[in-house]
Amino acid sequence: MILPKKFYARDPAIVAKEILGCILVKKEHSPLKGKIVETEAYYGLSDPASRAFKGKMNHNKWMWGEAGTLFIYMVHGNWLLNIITERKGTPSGILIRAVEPIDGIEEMKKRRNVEIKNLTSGPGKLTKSFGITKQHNGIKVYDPSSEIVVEKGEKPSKIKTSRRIGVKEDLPQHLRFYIDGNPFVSK
DNA sequence: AGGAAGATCTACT
DNA sequence: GTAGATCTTCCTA
Repeated sequence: MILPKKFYARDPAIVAKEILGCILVKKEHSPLKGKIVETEAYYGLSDPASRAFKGKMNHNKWMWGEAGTLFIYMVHGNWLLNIITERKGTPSGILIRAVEPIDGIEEMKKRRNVEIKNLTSGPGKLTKSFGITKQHNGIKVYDPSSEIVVEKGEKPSKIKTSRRIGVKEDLPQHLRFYIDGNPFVSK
């Protein structure tokens, strides 16, 4: 079952937590699947680490889109995968930081040529393994006809939180969520 | 033209 | 484990 649009139309911290354990699916010749094991929540104008913080610009305009829209951008030579949350006109979203490969592992290995454990254990790694680039910007992940969708998964046994990774200036609250003990969570 | 950005890889102490 | 080079766009000057 594909998560409905209204799943995303909530506070990003809630969405980031509840999407853990769900399945990221990219439809290809043989579909690529990965369980989401690590996410971060990003707010818009009030969040110094957010891409939307400095106002609407060409590269981040997708953050102002509808809930359930993909927002992809490049940093340090890596594509990072975000899903927009809340409603149109309110920039916020979640960053998918790591997934656990389930299907299409051979295809992923062809692209990355590394051990399974290094295939998707980081935001830039998983986009490479899945072959995701900015051409996928704006895809609706709740639409069954989309190339990329998110399916409902099992509720993870243990969820932990921490501060976000790599950001220069973080908010005081914990906005990173991950499945405790999963080997694909990044360090 | 220059620099910065939600990172990653490699090579070391 | 940490340190440094390098990764690719897009913004600012």
